[in-house]
Amino acid sequence: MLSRSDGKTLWRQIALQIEADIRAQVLRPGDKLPTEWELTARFGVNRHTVRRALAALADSGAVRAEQGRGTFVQQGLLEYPITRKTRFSETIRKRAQEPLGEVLRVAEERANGRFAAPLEIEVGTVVCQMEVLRRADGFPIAMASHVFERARFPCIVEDYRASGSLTEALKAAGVRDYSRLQTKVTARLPSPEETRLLKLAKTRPVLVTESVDVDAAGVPLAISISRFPADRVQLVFEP
Amino acid sequence: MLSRSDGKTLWRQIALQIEADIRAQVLRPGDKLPTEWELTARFGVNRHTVRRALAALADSGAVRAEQGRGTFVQQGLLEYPITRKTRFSETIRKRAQEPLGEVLRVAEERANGRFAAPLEIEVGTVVCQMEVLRRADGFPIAMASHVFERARFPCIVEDYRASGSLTEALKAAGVRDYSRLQTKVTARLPSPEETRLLKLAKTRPVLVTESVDVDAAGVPLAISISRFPADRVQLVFEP
DNA sequence: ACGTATTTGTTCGTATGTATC
DNA sequence: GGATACATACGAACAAATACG
Repeated sequence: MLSRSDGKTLWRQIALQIEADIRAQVLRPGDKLPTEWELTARFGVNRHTVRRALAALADSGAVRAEQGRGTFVQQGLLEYPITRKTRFSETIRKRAQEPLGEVLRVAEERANGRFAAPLEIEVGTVVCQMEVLRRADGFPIAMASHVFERARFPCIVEDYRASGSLTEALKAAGVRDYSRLQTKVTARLPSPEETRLLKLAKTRPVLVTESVDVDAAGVPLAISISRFPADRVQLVFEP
Repeated sequence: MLSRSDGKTLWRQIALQIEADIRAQVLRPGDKLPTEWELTARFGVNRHTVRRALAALADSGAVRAEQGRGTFVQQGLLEYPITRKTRFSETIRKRAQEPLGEVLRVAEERANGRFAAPLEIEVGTVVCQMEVLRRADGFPIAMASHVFERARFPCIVEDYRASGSLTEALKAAGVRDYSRLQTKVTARLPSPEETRLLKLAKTRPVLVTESVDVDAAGVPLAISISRFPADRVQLVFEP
């Protein structure tokens, strides 16, 4: 398998071989690589040599080592562009994947200051909070909460359930166009529900974005709070 | 302290009192509140009643409860705006704080594809990687790695050490103006060094931004990789 | 690596006052 | 007044996360 006399170092040959396995989908994103000891046996080299190869792969971003767990093939990062006109469905379709939004639950509550201010409504106005799970080809990409004034969008939940798309649901409510005003980004550890639905280890953070959608006239329509698994998604802002 | 007959519910009175303590700076951002049991003793009510008050405060964002640790007065989030012209020093000065960048270490290495491509240089070109800790009024706000071609900016490290500002150091190298092309955002758990220097619990994630700075003609100058403590900093993108 | 103590989170059950029909 | 629903308040126990030796 390895040649000790072709000018290439052993660790480089090992790294190339593992890289080839990844490209050939023998090892798939998220898979655990064999343990360092197993690789040592398989290639007939010292553990240091294996570690040198793994370090090179980790450096190039192909794998990620986690102390005590193992080494894993790095997920191809979904680069999620965020612009004034970000639409989840379009973003996913551009990657030749099939987007789908599933409504997890709907809650009605009275708006506190946190929601009332950006929506420019009175504190105490009844708002509707719709929790959705967004998938691409069935794979969970994000959870999102959409908060809007109930009186203004009474049917949006049914429309969303029917189409699986916020853009479509807003269109049904008469909103021809909307855009994203501002996006705040932070990160935290996932809730138990998020670990379950996003298929995330509980030590892996989620990226949290909070944004306000406004119509063409600048009137606030909805607040969206999205949570992305930070391992698999990279947000890309282009001003 | 509490009145059981003035029309206001007990839990609301408790919440108001704690809120007053926070406003009066008796309890300061980051401080741990008394435990629920201490509060039950102090107010002479059931634990449920205390929890109801704390839940209201947590809902309004005044405090944050952490299972097993306690309940803490929420830090005022530093809203860090990211635009084409983001300058750390200016951002901090606008908040009437004093910015300072401290060079932690400098490494020279040959660029691999990850750096060479965005900098538009050949793989193998010697680049300089400068690691800095950025503070506002002495308090750590971010760690950053700045990567640039050594041959193009041979003196930037000394200039940065002298001024504590990247803008100033670039100006000394003849760059009058520069802007941020694109920003990629992700999150992960902090390295041991990051937990130490950013004064972060090891379970609290860091926000990682990666951006390319270009000069007025669009020529890449440097790559910046910044790490912000996610529970103290919120990135704000306005397109 | 493991047990213990501390602290918040959750879920039972019970009682009381208030508003509504 | 009586029946009902709802929010408030109290009691007890257990679960889960964390800190610490």
